[in-house]
Formats: sequence, C-alpha cells, structure tokens
Amino acid sequence: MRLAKSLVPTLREDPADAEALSHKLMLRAGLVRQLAAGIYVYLPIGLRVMEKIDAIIREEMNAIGGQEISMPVLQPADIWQKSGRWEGIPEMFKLQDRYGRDMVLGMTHEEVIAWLAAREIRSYRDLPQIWYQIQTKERDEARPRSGVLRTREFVMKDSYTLDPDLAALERSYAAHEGAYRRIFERCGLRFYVAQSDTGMMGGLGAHEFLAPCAAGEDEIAICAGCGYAANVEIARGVPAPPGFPPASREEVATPNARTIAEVSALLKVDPRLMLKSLLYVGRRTGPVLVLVRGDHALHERKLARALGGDEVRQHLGAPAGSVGPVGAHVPVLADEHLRGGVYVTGANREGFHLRGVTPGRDFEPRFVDLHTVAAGEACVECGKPLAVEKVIEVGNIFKLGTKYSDALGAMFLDEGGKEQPIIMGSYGIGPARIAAAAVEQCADADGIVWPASIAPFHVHIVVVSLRDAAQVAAAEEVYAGCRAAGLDALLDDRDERPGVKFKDADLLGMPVRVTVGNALAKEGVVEIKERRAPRAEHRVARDRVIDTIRGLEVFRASR
RNA sequence: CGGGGUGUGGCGCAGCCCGGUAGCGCACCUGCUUUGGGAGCAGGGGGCCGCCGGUUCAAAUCCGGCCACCCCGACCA
Repeated sequence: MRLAKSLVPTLREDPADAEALSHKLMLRAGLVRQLAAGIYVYLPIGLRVMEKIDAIIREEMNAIGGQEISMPVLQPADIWQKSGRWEGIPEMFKLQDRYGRDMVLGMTHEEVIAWLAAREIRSYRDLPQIWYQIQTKERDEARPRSGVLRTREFVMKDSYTLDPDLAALERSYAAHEGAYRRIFERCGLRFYVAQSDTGMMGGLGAHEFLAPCAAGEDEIAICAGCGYAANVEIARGVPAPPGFPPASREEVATPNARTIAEVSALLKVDPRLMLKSLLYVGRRTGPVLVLVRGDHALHERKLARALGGDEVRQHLGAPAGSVGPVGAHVPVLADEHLRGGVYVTGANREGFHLRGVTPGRDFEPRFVDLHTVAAGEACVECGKPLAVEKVIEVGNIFKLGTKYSDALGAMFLDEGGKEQPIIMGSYGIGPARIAAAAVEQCADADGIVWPASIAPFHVHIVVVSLRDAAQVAAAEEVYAGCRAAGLDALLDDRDERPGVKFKDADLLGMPVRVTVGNALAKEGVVEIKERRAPRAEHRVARDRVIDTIRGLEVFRASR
C-alpha cells in the first residue's frame, strides 16, 4: 500500500475524547473513527489488523475441527422467547419489522445454533460438532468505554460445540482451551487463563482469557506460586489475621463517628479489628445484614451468589453508622474469615459501638466468602501471596449444558435409540480487544509497536526525499521485492518532510522500517530498523534488504 | 440509572465570570525558500459558537429546557 493516496489520517495530538492508551493510539494512528458512543468505523489500517487476527483465529479453529458458518444478526423474536431470554436482558436491541413482528439484533447466537441443531442433528453419529463464525454482535451496553474495548457493535468469533454427553463436552472444551491459548500466543499477547463466574444463567463451568493492561476493566487474582488465577468475582484469598488484643464486651460512645475510618480514629482501633456492617435488600430474600472486615470491600457478585442469584441493592437507611449484627432481627451473612475474631462494631444504637464482639458467639451469622480479594492475601491453594492485576477479557469458554437444546428442541437419538438433548458449549473471542490489548501491552512513548503476527504491514518503507530519483527507484525496488517475497509492505511516498514520515512510522508501529535516504548516495546502503529496538540498525546494500528482513528475529517468533 | 466533566472552523484550545457580533496553534490552498526526527516567510479559504426557547437595543457570553460525548460507579448473555 502506498501512503500518498491512502486513508490513513494520523493525528499529531491526542484526541480530547480518548483516555485509554489504546484508544488514543488507535485514533492517532488512523485505525478507527468513532461514529457514536461505542460505534466505530474501521479505516484501512485498522481493518488490516482485524483481518490478520481473524486469519489466526480461523487457522486455529479449523485445526480443532471447527466449521465456519455465518448466522444472521437480525433474528426473529420467537427463538428468544423460547429460550427465555426475550425478557430481562436490557442490553438487547429489539425492533419490529413493517408488519409489527418482533425482531432482535443478535447479541449472541446460542438460540440460532440450537435452532439449526434441532433441524440438522438427528443421531449420535452426527456428533460431536464445532460450528463457529466471525460475526457482528449488537449490545446496548449501559456504558460503552475505552475506545474499542467495550462497544455496542463489535465483531466476535463465537463458536458452539454440540456433544452427546459430558465426557465429550469436556473434550470439546479442552480443544477450545488449547486453540485459544495458541491464538493469543500467536497474537503476541500476555494473558492469563482464569476460572470465572458462570453468571446467573447457570452452566457447568467457565474460564476467561484475560490480557493484563492498564485499561482493563476486570481484576484478576493470580498466584505466582501455583498458578492459581481467578477473576475477583470469584477469587478467594486468605487475609492475614490481625492480632486480637483482649477485649471484654462493652458499649462505647462514638458520637458523630459513622464510617470505619472515623470510628477507628476515635477509638484508636485498627480497621482490621472492626466489622463493616452493610444492609442489603434482596428482591426475593428481603433485607440482610452483611459483614466484612473493616479494611475489606464486599464483592456484590459474591453476595448475590450467596443469596441464590438474587438481585441485591444496598440499603442506605438513616441509622447507617451505628448498625451492627448483635441483636439484629434480620438474617446476617458474614465473611468466612471473621469467624472467631474479636471485633468492634455498631451497637444498633445511634452514637454507640460495641467492643469485644465475636461472630459465631455473640450472634449466629451464615459464614460465606464475601470480601474482595486484595493483593497480598494468601493463595487458597498454596499459601503464597496473591497479586491482583487489571485485565481485559479477550476470550471466554463456557460449558453451557442443555439449556438451549432443551428450549429449542435440539435432540438426538443415542446408541440405545433414546432421545437426548444435545449438550452445548459456547466460546467467544473479541478480535478488537486483542488488537487494543496488543496496543496497550506493547506501545512505547512514540506510538504503537505491533506484534509482527498482527501488524497491518510487516515493513514500512520511508523515502526520505522524493526529489532524489535514485531514492525513489531504490524504494520502489524494495517495495516490489517485499511483495514478491510475501512481506506486506507500506510505502511512504508522500511529499512530506522526513521528520513527519519518521514520526508517523513510529506511531503506526510496523515491526520493520526501511529508510531510503542519503546513505544510499553516500554509501550505497539503506537502513533497516526494528520498531521495538530503535537503536539497532542494519545498513545493507539494496540487494540484501529482503534477506536481512527475513532474518530478523521479530519474524522468527511469529512464523 | 446515580455522580462529575465537556460541547466554539478538520484536530487541539482560548474567549464566557464582567453581553457589543469570534480568536490562537496545527492542518488545508497559493507562491518563494527549505529537505534525516512533526520547516520558514508572505498571502488566502473555511465557523448554524451542540439544539430549542427566554431575557436584552444587542447573547458564544446571562436564564430555562433538551441533546450529544467523555470519566467514575451501577450494569456487563
């Protein structure tokens, strides 16, 4: 591709609307433009990145026996009514056709898969199957954010497995895990595989593939000792117990002290020796008092799970500040690590707290894991300290079970001639998130540094002066040579000053830059640099360029 | 949905408090000079000041309503 006439609108300054590093750089490098909140146009360079990622995904999906299909974005309501997801998903875009029939813009494709399977799969001899697509999804996200990381319209690679029994599902699941590891490795990402929440829809187990980066919106607890890794939604950790000084049970006045910080300062008590009491109201379960240690944060997902998937809301009633579990006449849930300690907590009397309170003795709570894991807590598997990192979810794998096959009648006849529901799994990857995560993980102060495998071009050729016919001829020769050798090449043939071209080359981040400039006339050489190692430079004669590029280490790893 | 912020040529911003008919840098066009890390000089084009309404002789500026976008939180099959 030649830059002079191409749509590669690079920006000198950071756009005002962008906060995340990947968002800024993807806008500045001219990869994408935003049409509306969470809705993006992909420009030529951005599209090429997506295509490179898609190609890797296709290779690995095909390698485990995946068959690519394409399902409609526009879907009839009735399959969603059958599966029970027509109601209650605020992210779903709904519309009507001209005859008033209810339609859906697909946010995922389990229903269509189950519909298809119900028609085409009859016997255990037809199983297993892996069907996948790389298709647009539409979700009315509550809050699109961070550029391309969370959008309302996005492309997803989604695959679905159909199996006759749980053992076969395990094999399909494991095949996906392997394929996913290879995909993310080949895309040059650092990532973790973590156990994840199966969500409110049940399911038999799930893992997430998470790429650490500053713009990540999830957090993961990881153990360097044993490799334990789990989303903080479910991650468990063992906090170091504080030393409990002897304390007899007594009421103390705490006028005007309401928060943990205020009471702890007033009574000169470590926050770790206090109980944080939070009143929650469950839609089905009604009010519950929830206790975590003073320095801990409640994880509401854990609470909701403990209440059987109920929807919970924090109740900010008037007496907050002196609330406590002793004598409370609502059910009490306490974090499991509070058992046996001696704490300070609200006395249920305005302006007073209680010292010397022991959960399990002075009141009888249900002990469950409720607190959000913090860095430094001990790993539940091996006892080593846990680290907590921000991550972006780039993929997930999910053992679905028979929810959709039951609902849509996707059955098969087993060896004994008995009708059984097909057992499904579903598996997603967000290619745009791979691209953004790669930008986040690899960029430097000058711009993007693409992993070679997903770089829009392998080689960026800069002609320093268009007035020098020898330079132009040499650059054209390198350009043609790269293409003949199967290297994607971008030729900067713009009539711009050298500084502009160098800055743009850094910003765009192709793995290799070939500069054709004064050195050609003086020494008969062109310069070859790796973007990630700007100080190392190869100066080679024109006829050595292709071989030199091919020998670079950047391309070894990814081929 | 709650909290905070921002809307002024293509981009980044000033002007708004204190009302008088819009300015700076970059980009763009023309000419000359320049050509290895975002050039210089000269000339030039381009703005419903987010939208609607109100106050006023007069509104980018004051008041009311609405919309859009960004950030934090809730939410995230």
